[in-house]
Amino acid sequence: MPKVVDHQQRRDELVRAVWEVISREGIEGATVRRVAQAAGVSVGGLRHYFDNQQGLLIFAAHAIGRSVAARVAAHLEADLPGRERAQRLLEEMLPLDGNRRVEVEVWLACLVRSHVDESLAELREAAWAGERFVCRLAVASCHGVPAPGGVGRLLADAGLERQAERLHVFMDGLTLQTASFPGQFTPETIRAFVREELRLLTDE
Amino acid sequence: MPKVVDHQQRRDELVRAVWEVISREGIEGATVRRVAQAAGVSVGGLRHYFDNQQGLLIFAAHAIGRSVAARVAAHLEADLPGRERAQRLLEEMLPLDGNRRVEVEVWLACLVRSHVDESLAELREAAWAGERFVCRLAVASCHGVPAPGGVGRLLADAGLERQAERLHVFMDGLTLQTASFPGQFTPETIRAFVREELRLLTDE
DNA sequence: TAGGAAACCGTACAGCTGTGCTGTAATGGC
DNA sequence: GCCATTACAGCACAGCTGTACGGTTTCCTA
Repeated sequence: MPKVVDHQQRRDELVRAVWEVISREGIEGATVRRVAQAAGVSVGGLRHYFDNQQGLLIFAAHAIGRSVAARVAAHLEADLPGRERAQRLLEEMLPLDGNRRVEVEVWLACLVRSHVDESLAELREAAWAGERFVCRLAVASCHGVPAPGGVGRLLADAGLERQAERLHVFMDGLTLQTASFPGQFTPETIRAFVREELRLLTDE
Repeated sequence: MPKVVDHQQRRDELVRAVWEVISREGIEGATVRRVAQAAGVSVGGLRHYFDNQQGLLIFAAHAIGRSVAARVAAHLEADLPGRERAQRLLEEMLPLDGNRRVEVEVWLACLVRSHVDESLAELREAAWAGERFVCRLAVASCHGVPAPGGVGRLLADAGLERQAERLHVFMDGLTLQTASFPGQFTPETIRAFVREELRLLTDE
């Protein structure tokens, strides 16, 4: 029988290469040749796992959501005081270390491209729903109310749902600014921004 | 002597074409051929006004800042109550009509590209300072304190300066969300977001 | 150990890219 | 009228792009 490789794992490795290239060269620099080189394979080898460039990029973009979701889920299982849990949840979406910085960079590139590339529309919607969900989790956690039943479910209290809306806008702004001006934000100042916002939220 | 054309005006027309193409096809779709076609000239004609593509894109991106600045200046001359003036100032940076939608789209594309294209770094810094300045103007206007002396000058009151910082983050988030999900935001809901934020600001 | 299937490579090709360059049309002062 | 000078058109060219495809290596199983 043939040489056996773990397809799932191989695709994840290739996705890593896509992220690396996009974060370094931008999404228009994510050519099949460059991705292949970053992954240490040939273009032919790359196409064994992805039929075309579009499929590769979409898969790589979706992988970001999965990556964030996994970390968020881990925080939900941990036993933490409400405010602290909210802080941790939100921090997973911000460029606080190398990994998250790459994720944010790739995500922004994909989001902006989705404005003119309809094949990324579904991804954009899914990511928006995911972000909103995390914001609802954070608000619920802060106020000690039950977490929403799942992605797409609103908070029972309309006022808190509005807080989640506002928090979502704030988080997107913080993401954009911290990604665009890394020199002006240390991880600690970013955390302080989130902390302050959560404080205002609960005082309100 | 030769045929005489208004160089300044001609360049502005070409910039319009760049904006149109970028908002429709993304920044990687802004090729010299497509821009030339959108402007109704040949590639050779285009190069008569811009030595290369990079110069064209940078000039077009800078033009957005000038466009917003002009509208902001007009509001500063008008005699309006503080809160209302702040609202108008901030609205000039949001995609509330076709013109501003195009500006926002182009600006986001350039900002994200600037993360990997150092030739846009200066533009990014300038735009950030401009946005921050408008936010400071809005905060000052809301609280009836003197406007800052110019771009780069902080508000005298440290608490208000922090409010401007927060407002800036919020505005960037609102810009990103409204540009990415135009279907979910009518101009009126966008205005309501700004109004609510200004209300929270003054109550604080 | 032989076979075969999957993994992977490298080239080929058409199409698009930015830019250089040459040719042409138009205009306003003499 | 003339013609210098600018505005503009369009082709040339090298380089990069995504994708198709035939060949080669590698490994497991029978």
